Amino acid sequence: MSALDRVTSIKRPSLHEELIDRLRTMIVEGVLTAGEKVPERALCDKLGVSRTPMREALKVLAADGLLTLEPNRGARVRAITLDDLEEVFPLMGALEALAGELACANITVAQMTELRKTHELMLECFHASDLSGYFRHNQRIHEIIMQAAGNATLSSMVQSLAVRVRRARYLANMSSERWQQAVAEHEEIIMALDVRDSQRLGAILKRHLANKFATVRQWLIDQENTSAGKNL
Amino acid sequence: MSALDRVTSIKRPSLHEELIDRLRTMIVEGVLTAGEKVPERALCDKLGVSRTPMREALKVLAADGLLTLEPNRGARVRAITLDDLEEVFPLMGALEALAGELACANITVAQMTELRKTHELMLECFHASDLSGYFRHNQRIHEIIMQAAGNATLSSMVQSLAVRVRRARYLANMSSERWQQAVAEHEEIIMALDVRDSQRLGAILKRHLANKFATVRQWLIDQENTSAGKNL
DNA sequence: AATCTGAATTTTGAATTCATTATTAAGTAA
DNA sequence: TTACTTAATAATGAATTCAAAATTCAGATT
Repeated sequence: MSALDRVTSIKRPSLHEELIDRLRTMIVEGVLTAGEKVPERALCDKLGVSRTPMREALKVLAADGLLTLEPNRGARVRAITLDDLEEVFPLMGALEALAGELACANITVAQMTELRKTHELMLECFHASDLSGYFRHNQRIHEIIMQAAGNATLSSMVQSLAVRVRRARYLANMSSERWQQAVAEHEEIIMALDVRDSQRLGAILKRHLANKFATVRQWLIDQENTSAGKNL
Repeated sequence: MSALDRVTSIKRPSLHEELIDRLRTMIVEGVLTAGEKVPERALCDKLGVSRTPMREALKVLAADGLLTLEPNRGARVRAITLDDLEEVFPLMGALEALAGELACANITVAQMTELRKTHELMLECFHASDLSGYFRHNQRIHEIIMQAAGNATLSSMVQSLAVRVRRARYLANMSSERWQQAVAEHEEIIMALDVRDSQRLGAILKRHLANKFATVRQWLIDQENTSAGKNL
C-alpha cells in the first residue's frame, strides 16, 4: 500500500449539504427562533447562494423534523412543545439504552480510558460550577458511548433527536440537586460499563434520560410562563 | 360550531413530496434496484416534472438513507448489506419493544379488538399458505401496535427503517418452521398485550425482530450467492 | 373609525438556463 | 492492436426566470 492510498480525495461538499449544517446550527443556537418564518430570500443573500440549494436544504431539514413547510407560505422553525418532549424522551431513553448495551459488548480499552478521563474533567467542572464545561464533557461522554456502540444508524438517529432537544437552553434550569443527581448517574454509568453489565447500563441510561426529561420539561414550562406563546 | 368548521382545507401536496413517495415506492418495489444509478432526466420525463422538485426529493431520500449522493455523479440506490442489517435490526428491536411497552399503557378496546380480528385473518392466511395475505395482515398488526403506542416520532423512525428492510423480498425465504414460529410469537404478543404486560411484550417483540433478522439475513446471503455482486 | 374590496407588491413553487464536471468517442502514437 | 490524448457529448450543480399564490396597502363603503 503506497502512501498515496491514504490521500483522501478533495471533497467539496455541495452547497445544499453545507446549508443543512449551517441552518441546523442556526436553529440550535437560536439564531432562528421557533415559530419564526424562515426568511428564505434574506438567508440566501446573507449566505451568498441562490434559492435552489437553500430550498433543497429546507426540504431536508423539514423531513428531519426541524422545520415545517406550509404550502405556498414557506418554512417555519418548528416549536418544541411539551407533547414533542414527551414523544422524544422515551425514544432517546430506549436508543441510549441500546447504545449502552452495545457499548458493553464492544467498547475498547482506549475508549474506556478516554471515558474515565472525560468523566474526571466533567467532575472538575462540576466542582468549579462551570456549567458550559460540564455540558461539553457530558456531551462527549455520551458521544464516546455511542461511538463504542458502533452503530452508525443508531448514532445518526440519536443525533437527530438530540438536536431537537438541544435547542432548549435548559441547563441553566438545572437545580443543584438535579446536577448532583446527574453526576451520580454518570458514576453509575462508568461502573456498569466497567463490569460490562449491559442490562444495568441500559436501565441507568433510561433513568438518566427520564430525569433529564424532568429538567427540560420544567424549563419549557417556565419558558411558556415568562414569554407567553413565544416559546423556543 | 358551524358545519363550515368541519370542512378541511384543500391540500395540494407539493411536487417534491409526491416525488418522495413515488420514488420511495419505486425503490421498495424494486423498480429502482440497488446499486443502480438513478436516471434523473429519464425519471423527470416519465413523471412529467422538471429537475428541480426531483432533485429536492432525491436530497430528502438521501438524508433518509435510501440513496447515496455521489458528488457530480448523481444518486445511487443504496444497497442493503449484511452490515446494514446488523445495524438496523437491533434498532428495530429496541423501537418495536418501546412501541409495545407504550401500547400496553395506551391501547384502546377498539384497537385491541381490531388487533384480534387481524390476527385471526392472519392465521387464516397462514393455514391457507397465502404468503402475501399473511404479509399484509402481519404488517397491519405491527401498525396497530404502533398506532396504539401514540408516538408519531417513534412511528416515523420505525417506518423509515422498515422501508429499508422491506426492499428485501425475504418472505419467500421463510421456512415452514420459521413461519410457524412467527405465528406463535404473534400469539404471545396478543396475550402479553391482553394482560398489559409491557415488560414481557417488549421482550417478545425484541425476540420477534431478532428471529426475523435471521430470515432476512439468510435471504441476503442467498441473494449474494446466486447473483454475485448484484444484490438488492 | 372600522370593515371590505381589489390592485400592487412580494413570496413561493417549479421550469428553464447556464457553467462546470464527468463520460464517451475518436483519433494518434507506440 | 493497446494505451494515451483530446474533442464531443451528456450529466450534474446551481443561478435565473416565470407563473401562481399570498400578502400588503390604498381607497371605497358603511
